[in-house]
Amino acid sequence: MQEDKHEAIMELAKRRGFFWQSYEIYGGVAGFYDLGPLGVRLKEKIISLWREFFVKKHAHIVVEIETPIIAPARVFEASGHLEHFTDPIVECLKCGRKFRADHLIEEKLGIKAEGLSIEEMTKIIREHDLRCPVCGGPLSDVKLFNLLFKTTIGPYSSNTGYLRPETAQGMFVSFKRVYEVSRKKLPLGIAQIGRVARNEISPRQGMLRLREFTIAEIEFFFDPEEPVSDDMFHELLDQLPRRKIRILTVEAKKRGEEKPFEIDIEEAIRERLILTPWLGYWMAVAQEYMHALGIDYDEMYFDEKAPEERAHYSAQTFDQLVRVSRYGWIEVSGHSYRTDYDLSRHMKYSGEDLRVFKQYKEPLVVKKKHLLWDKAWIGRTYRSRAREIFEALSRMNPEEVLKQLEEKGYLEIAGAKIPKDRIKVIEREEKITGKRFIPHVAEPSFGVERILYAVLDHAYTVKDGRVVLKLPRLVAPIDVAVFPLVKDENIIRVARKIWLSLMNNGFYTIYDEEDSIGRRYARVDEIGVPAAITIDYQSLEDNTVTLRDRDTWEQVRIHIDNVVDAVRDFLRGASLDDIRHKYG
RNA sequence: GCGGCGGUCGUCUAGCCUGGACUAGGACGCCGGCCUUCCAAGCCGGUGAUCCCGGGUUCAAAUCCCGGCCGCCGCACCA
Repeated sequence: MQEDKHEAIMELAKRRGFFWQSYEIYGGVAGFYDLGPLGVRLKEKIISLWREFFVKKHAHIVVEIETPIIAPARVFEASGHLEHFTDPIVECLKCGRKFRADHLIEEKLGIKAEGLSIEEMTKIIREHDLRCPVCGGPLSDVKLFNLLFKTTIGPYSSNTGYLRPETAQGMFVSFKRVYEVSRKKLPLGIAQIGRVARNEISPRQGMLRLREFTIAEIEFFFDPEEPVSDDMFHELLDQLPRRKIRILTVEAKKRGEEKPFEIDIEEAIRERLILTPWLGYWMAVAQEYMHALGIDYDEMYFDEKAPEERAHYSAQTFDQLVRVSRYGWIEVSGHSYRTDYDLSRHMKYSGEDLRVFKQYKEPLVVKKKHLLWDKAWIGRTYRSRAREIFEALSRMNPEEVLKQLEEKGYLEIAGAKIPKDRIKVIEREEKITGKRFIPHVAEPSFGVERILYAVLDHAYTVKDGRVVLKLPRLVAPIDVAVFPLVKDENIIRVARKIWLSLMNNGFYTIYDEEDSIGRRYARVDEIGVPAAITIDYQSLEDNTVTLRDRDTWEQVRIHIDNVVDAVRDFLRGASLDDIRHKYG
């Protein structure tokens, strides 16, 4: 066996067809991977388990949608991605360091450079002979680094489109409609699983940093003043098998801590280590999800990102890290508190009101001060300027008006003087039936390919010199293998019948009669097939077959008529003992 | 983008320094056959590499030189 597990996994992935680099015959292109037959199956199962954990089990508060990969430029102007994704960069030709060109110019020369073209900035650098602030070397021309893939929509090149770098904007842009069809309830999670593209400068590390990949994420919208009712929250928390998570906070890191500590979700929220309950809740779900994929609890934790490490929209971010053999701790999901940033931006850029209305149980009756002014007098006195004055008055705070009138005896406004007796402040009762607000958002976001890699890394084991992929039964790409013990006509006949019936009952099934039985077991162990049904000579006598467990290599004998049910139970987690008792 | 190392059958690799008997060797895999009553058994036969791409040097290039692509590691970057 190879010493390096990563090498071994990459080799296995290529040889057996999980994944390989794209465009191989043209020399390959960095950051792109093909999924092979087994990879597609594995990924599909990883996704369907995600859907199980995040959507199905939360069907009362989460819905799933699908939106396009290509979006008009406006969307990413609003989201801030165009601004934050396009950096003018200069490189030192001597030491190779890179700098934000606009920042460097502002800092060193005191010239406002924001918004200047790259040519203008290059010109400024040349004219002032700006040099590398670190080593004093000469600087390159200013280049634009934009991680958004650009394209055009339709035949006109002016109609710019971008490939989304996250699925999130789809949920924000369509929030109003989804909220509407979900009968205007909060909290509301909108989930989406889809492909995204990021034009990384130098993708590395195989499947871990791709230019095109799949994200599974939820934008979870809630009322910031009343994120969740206690009842609902406890109902959800009580369903978690484990309420503790391992986290490493920025605060702890500042103290020099390097190891995460364990804390109850509720406590973390109460202590304000996690800024909003929903962020914490979804982190706990993420923990369960990764655990179901075969990652031990102590092989993962949540790492809080420092403000400068966070994305532009985030008020708090935790990365879910999982340990893998080669790279150490890698990020498989990010959990960000996006506040009302995205919806506010889309309100501003689209002009749509994306606020939600929440009706109070009882309308609030508040006494409110109102300003009344003598329109006739003001009109007569100020004539054509009256309209302007009215508008200014309507913007005034009654309390302040009272104060001014008190102090000066008149109100000075819009260049006019209005005497005390022309203005009245009255108190009126108002019924407030509810409030309008911009929901806040907690976002759990998963990189599916990274999960896929982490799952393989954790499943990969070597037993007696043979590779056994101990994938959780639920995510194994192939469910069950059917083998005739030897190439005996009668045995083969029975085996093929069982194979067909398993296939017709929804299992991904392999049938193999080539080579020795040991070799066939080895072949399916290597790709993680959890169960193998073997038909032998005894089968011909008493209609029983054996079910073999990939992980223990133990077998139990069951009746042929029970094969489908037994395999189903086994895949759902039944032990061989369970199977023996039920079907043996 | 910079620096270091690397790229040979499906996979892993030998050969490269020191150019030529390399018709590029091996192992595993894969395909066909024989054998086989439960864990990569054995035997026989077969398949498979324009040596990453392009250019150059040379009588002659897998081998030397240049450029590109790709990979890994470090730096930089990283929603």
